[in-house]
Amino acid sequence: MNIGQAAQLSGLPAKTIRYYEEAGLVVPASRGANGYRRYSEADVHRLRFLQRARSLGFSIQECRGLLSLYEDKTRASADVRAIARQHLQDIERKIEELQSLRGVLKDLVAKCHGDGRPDCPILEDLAGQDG
Amino acid sequence: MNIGQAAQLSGLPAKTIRYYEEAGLVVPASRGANGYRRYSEADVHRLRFLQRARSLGFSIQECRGLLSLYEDKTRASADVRAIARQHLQDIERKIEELQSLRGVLKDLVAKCHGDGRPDCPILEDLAGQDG
DNA sequence: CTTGACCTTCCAGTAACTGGAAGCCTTATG
DNA sequence: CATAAGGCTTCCAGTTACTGGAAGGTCAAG
Repeated sequence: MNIGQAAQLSGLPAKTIRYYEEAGLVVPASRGANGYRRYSEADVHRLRFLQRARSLGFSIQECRGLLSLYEDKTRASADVRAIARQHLQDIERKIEELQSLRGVLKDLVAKCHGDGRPDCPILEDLAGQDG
Repeated sequence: MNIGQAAQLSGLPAKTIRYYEEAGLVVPASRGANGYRRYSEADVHRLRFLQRARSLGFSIQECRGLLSLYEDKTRASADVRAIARQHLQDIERKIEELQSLRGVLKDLVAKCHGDGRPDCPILEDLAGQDG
């Protein structure tokens, strides 16, 4: 099938599929006489795999690792789990950072009277504190 | 003072200060005969303001807005508050997304036995589900 | 006079796409 | 047969907010 149909079936834009090819993730085995990429069912599976993994926030690097484990029928599930756990840790760290930011911002927004007067605790804080 | 001292006082790397200048955020009023940038105390205040605002996750665009409000002595605190509240909303949305991701990943990691065997619920999920 | 720290500019790279231009291929329609 | 629409190709540029590095000018100390 052509790239358009692969895009529909995988849920990825054609542009992104070409980008993944450039990144070496999913390279169609052949091209038609007209130069069009030809995708197999297996390619579409890989694309869907990528779509799902990306939507879970795995980076392209991580996807590369997961995809090669996915293709490797002698893999150890521990390897996959290690990648997922590392990713989970990253996410948890990010959540904590954002929660701390939210706390500071909430305080500032609450303190600011937010009317037409020029004095503003938010700007005062930005001007005066260390980050 | 030169860029090095401005960097120390503001807590920003010199590279970043030059970048902010290119972005039009803090442009030193003059240069020395040798071409060196000359920073005033007020410039350093602005740089510290930026350092703090960036550390709170405001984008460069948002910083541009906050900085001009900071310089504008007739500003309305409501304007500042609007930017901060929008930013707060963005952060809260991000936190929710990440929490949902965390939930899915935690499930997957828990389901995976994580040993030498090749069967792995994480890969099965990535292969089989829609995002 | 040379060494080292500091400054300058410019170029390239990061992550993961996205948009657009220029141009070929295919198919349907008048 | 011309043409218009839609899909495909490649390549280039832009996004965010820097960061690293090269090549070279400047300044203070020994």
